[in-house]
Amino acid sequence: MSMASNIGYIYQDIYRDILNKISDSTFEAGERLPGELELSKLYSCSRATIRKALSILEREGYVYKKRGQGTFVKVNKLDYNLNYLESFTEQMLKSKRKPSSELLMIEKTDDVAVDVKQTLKLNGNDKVYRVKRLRYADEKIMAYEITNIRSDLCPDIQKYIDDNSSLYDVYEKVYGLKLKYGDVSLEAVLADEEISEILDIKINSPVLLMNCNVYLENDEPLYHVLCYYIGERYAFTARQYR
Amino acid sequence: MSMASNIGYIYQDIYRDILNKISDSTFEAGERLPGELELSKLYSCSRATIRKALSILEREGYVYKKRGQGTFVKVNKLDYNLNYLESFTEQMLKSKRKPSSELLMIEKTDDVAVDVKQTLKLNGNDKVYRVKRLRYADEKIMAYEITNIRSDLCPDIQKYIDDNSSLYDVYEKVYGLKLKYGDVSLEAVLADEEISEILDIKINSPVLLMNCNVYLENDEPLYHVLCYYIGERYAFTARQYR
DNA sequence: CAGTGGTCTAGACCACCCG
DNA sequence: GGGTGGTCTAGACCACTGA
Repeated sequence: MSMASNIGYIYQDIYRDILNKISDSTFEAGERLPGELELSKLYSCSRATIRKALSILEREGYVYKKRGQGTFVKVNKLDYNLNYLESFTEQMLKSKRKPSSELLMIEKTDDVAVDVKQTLKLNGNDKVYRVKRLRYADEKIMAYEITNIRSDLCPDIQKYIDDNSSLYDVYEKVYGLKLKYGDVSLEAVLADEEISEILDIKINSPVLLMNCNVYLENDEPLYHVLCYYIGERYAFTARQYR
Repeated sequence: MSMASNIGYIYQDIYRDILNKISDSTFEAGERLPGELELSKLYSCSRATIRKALSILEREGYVYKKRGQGTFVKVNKLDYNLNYLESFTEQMLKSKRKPSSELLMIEKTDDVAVDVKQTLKLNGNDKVYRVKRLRYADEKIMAYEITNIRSDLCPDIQKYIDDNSSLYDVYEKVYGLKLKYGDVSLEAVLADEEISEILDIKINSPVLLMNCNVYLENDEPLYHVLCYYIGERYAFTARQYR
């Protein structure tokens, strides 16, 4: 195994390595992976570490396990865009659509709604970077997105954002922030005049309004995002376990 | 610890025991739980088993962990109605609202849409039970639901359903079926004439359309459900981990 | 029957937090 | 420095599967 990163954890490296081998068809769809004991010999680690790596792959839907039989590569990996915190870019790439963005506005402001101030734990005149973007898939408008980012955690973020930037890449690679989870809510609303104009749809069209707060590893809030998805073009999907 | 069930696993028993102690405020909201080492002594098991139990509680949103500090009982357990496969009834009870249903229709039919036939793996003239219901919370209409249930798995289901039945209870307690997971999709649509009439809302109101297929432990499909939620009254929520 | 994944143990070292 | 949770090891026994 070629392991580029030594900073991480063993199970992370193994997870990535197996994922790569699934992606490049070293492990083909439907194929049985080597048993856990064999993998632990291959990677020179304990079986518990292998199981941790496999459990992530299972949670994310890349493999499934059958007791007494083995671990298998899933044939049709469905993308559940609600099960994991993923960027729009990552979602589109997974579903083999071409993502792009149009940057409409960046501003640094302390004019923030009260509830957003609370969830972002802003004091007094603390400012946010507000980023407004249109999100496209295969050149078709999918959504209009308004993000409020805590300015203290991402100073001068405007320098790193252009039309097709992935904000996730900026958080993780520029600022070294570790995103942990997001709390999402979804509801159906009608497009008002402003939204319908921006999304280039008829007024009173159905729109999926997503509201999401994203937190770091230390449970500190990083940003809040509102996103209006065109009802006919976008659906959220999830697998719920009992 | 009083352990009623010996059949299960140690971590399951510990999970349940801690959950009970959270419910009856033996562990109060915001309080720190005993450390993992201490818990492993308390329950006479290894620390790994304690961690397994705690990880379930964490996933389900009952506790959170802080490295270097401890494991704490969550003050406001949010209910993420998309993270786990729960019945409408269970969701409402968790959020302290009174659920009720109005049974509109039950029929046994082989008139099933092609895609539903496929997901339910119906052959030729295999029939489904189709159940149409209105779902209420605190006496207010929340949703209109159309369920197609495989008739071979639930013979004579009409005998066990009335206005306020929980279908989940029927599946699990009457037929002994073990539900494993559901695949959900959500989109925003407009209420057409039929839907607006049934839900008693204006035509072209925003509606959240949920489409869900539920599977058993052996990955066999059990039922398909379409549900129209009134946009202003219902929001779906989830916690997504990265 | 041999091989698989599921559970469990009794250790160990680490990064992190607080007093 | 002492306690916390996060990672990891090298074993063990079990339940389940298929040949």
